[in-house]
Amino acid sequence: MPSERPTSRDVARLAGVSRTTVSLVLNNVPDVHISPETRQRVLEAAQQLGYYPDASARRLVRGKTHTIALVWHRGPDRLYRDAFLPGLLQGLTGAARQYGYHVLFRPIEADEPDDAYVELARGRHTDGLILSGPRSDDDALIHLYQDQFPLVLHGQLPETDIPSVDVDNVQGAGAAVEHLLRLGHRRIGMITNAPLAYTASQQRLEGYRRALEGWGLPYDDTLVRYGNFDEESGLRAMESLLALDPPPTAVFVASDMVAIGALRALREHNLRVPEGIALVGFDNIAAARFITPALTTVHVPAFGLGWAAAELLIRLIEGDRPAETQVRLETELIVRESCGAKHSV
Amino acid sequence: MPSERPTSRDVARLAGVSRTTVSLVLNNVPDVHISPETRQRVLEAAQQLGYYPDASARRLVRGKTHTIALVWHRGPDRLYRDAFLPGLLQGLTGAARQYGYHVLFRPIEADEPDDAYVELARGRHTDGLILSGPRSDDDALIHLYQDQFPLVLHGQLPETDIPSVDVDNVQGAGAAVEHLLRLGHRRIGMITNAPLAYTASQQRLEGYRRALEGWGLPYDDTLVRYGNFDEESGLRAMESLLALDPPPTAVFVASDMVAIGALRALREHNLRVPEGIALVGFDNIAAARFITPALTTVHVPAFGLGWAAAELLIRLIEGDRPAETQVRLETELIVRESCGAKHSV
DNA sequence: CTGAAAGCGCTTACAG
DNA sequence: CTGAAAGCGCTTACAG
Repeated sequence: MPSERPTSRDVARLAGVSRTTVSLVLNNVPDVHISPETRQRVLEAAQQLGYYPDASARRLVRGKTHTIALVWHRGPDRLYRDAFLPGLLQGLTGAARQYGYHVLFRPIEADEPDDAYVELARGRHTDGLILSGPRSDDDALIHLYQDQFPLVLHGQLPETDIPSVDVDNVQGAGAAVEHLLRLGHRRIGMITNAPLAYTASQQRLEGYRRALEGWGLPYDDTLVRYGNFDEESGLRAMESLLALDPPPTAVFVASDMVAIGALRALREHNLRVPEGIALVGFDNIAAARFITPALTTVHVPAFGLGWAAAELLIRLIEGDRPAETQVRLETELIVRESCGAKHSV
Repeated sequence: MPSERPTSRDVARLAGVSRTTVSLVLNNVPDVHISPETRQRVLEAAQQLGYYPDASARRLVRGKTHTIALVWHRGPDRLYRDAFLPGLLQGLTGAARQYGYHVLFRPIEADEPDDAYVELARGRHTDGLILSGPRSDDDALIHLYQDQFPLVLHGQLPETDIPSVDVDNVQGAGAAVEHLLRLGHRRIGMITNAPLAYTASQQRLEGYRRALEGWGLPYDDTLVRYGNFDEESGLRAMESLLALDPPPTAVFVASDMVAIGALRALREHNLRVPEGIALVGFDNIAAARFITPALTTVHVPAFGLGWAAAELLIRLIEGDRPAETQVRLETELIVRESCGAKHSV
C-alpha cells in the first residue's frame, strides 16, 4: 500500500470538520444530528481520498475484533471430518457475514499441543471460538469456559454444558434402521463409524438399538462390529459379519467411508447389493452418490451445522443469552440404491 | 473474559520494572541486554497473571496484522473447487503457521459484489490476499495490485503479471493423453472441464493437442467436446462423442466430475470401461477412487498449491522479492482402472 | 450541532 | 541496563 494512506484526520481536514464528526458520520451513529451538508461533505471527502478506517485501531478502541475462529483439531478422524469442511465453512461464514464478523480458520496439527488455540482467545485475536474435534481431557478448554470466553463446540463433550452444535445421531441412526425394517429385514447387522470412545459412535449405536426394540426385536451384540473411520475397518468388520451363520440380510454402517470398505468386502464375496445384502450408510459424503451401487445414507447437514454454530457463538459474544445452547439438528435419510427400496417398494 | 484482564502495566508493576522492559523481554528483542534476574522476574510475573499481549494493540502499533486471507469466489465452478478446499486450506495454514501468520477465510457469495473483498485489504484486516477464482474484469484487483498490495492468485489471469500459483495444466493433460497413446489408442477424444473462457480449460486442451502431435497424430476438433464442470455436461458430451462413426476408443475428460457423467453415458450405452472405451480424468477428487471402475486421473496437489500460495504471499508481504512469482506445480498421473492399463500392460 | 481531549494497550526511539 | 514519553489511528464521553 502507498505510505500516503489517508487517516480520519485527512478526511476531517478535507471536509473541514473534526475527526469526531468524521467518525460519527462514517459509523452512522444514531441519535446524533449532523447537518445533511456536513454529512455529505464528509462522505465525499472520504470517497475522494479512498479512506477506509484502520481495522486494528478500531479493534483496539472498541475492544472487539468482530472475528470468530474455527479451531480444527487433526484427530484420527481427520479425513472423515474434512469431507464436511467446505459445507461447514460455508454455513459458518454465511452466518458470520450476516452479523458482520470475519472468520479465522485455525487447524491444530498433530505436532502442536492440543491447546495451541488458547493464544487465539487469550491474546484477543478473536471474540469467540468454535471447536471441532474437542477432547474431554482439554483443561484449557474448561478454563476458557470458566472465564466466560465465548465458546461453541462442534460435536459433543459429555459431562459439560458448554454450548454445542451437533446432529441428532440417535434419530438419524434410528431412521436408517427403521428404513431397513420397513423393507422387511429382521436380521440387521451394524458396523459403527468409530470406537465407542467417540460420542457420535455411541449415539448411532443407541439409535440402532432403539429402532430394533421399537419393532419388538431384541438387541443382539453378536450382530455389531466396530469401524474406525476408514475403509479398511469397514472391510474387516463386514468380513466378520459375513462369517456369521446365518449372516445378516442387511447392515447399517454408521459411516459412508466405512461403508465403502464394507461394500468392497461384499464384492469380494460376490454378494450383490442390495439383492444379496442391503446397506445403509451415514454422513452422505460427496462420493456416496457416485459409487456403485449408489449409497442410501443419512445426510448430515454440514451447512446447517456451520450456520448454527456461528449464530450461537455470535449471540453469546453479543451477550444475549440464547434460550437453548445445545443445538441438535435433524438428519435426513437419502434413499438411493444400496438399500433395495427402489426395487422392493 | 473477566474484566480484570491483565495488561503490560500490571506485569510491569508486579515485576517492578517499566512497561518497556516487559515488552523487550516478552518479545525477546535481540541485542538488548537485560539481566537474567530481571528477565526471569518479568517472565514469572506474566505467567502468574496469565498475561497475553493484546493482539489489536500490537497490530496497531506495528502496522501489521500477521494475517493473510483466502478469498473464495463462488462461481459456476463452486462445487468443483470445493473439492480442493480442505487440502488447499491445510497447505495454506501450514505455511502460514511456519511464518507466524493467521488465516482468514472469506467466501464471496453470489449476492455480493465481486470486489467485496477490497475492504479486507483497504481496511487493513489482512496483510495480503490469496484470490481463488479471480475474474479478468475485476478492476478493483488491478488497483490493489497497482497500489502494491500483496496479492497472489490461485489460478491464472492471462495478460497480467500478478503473482500466481497454479498447476501445469498443459503438462498434466499431456501426461494423461500420452498414457492413452502408450496403451495403443490412436483415436482419442477429449471432453474439456469447462468452456474455453476458463484458462485451465484452454490449457488442458492444449496439452491434449500437443501430446497428439508429439506422436505425429493430427489434432481433429471433431473429437473434442466441451464440458461445464458438472456430470450433466459430461453425460451429454459423451453421448455426442458416441454418435461419431467410428467413436473414439479412448477419451480424456479434463475433469473427474465431468468424467463421472461421461461414465454414466457409457453405462447407458452398455459400453464397458475400459474394455469398450478407455477413460482418463483430471483432478483426482476424493470420489475418483471409489467409483466403478476406479478412475485413472491426473492428481492436482491442493495441499502443495495452498502451501506455495501462502509462502509466496508472505514473502511478498515481508518484502523479499521472490525470484519467481509465477509458480507452476506439477501434476501426477494416478493409474487406476478406467484406462485399462492394469489389463493391457 | 460540533470540537478538544482522553484513552484503548501496546512498541519503540530516545535519554539517562 | 532501564525508564519516561510519544505515538499507532481510531472512538467516545464531555463541553460548549
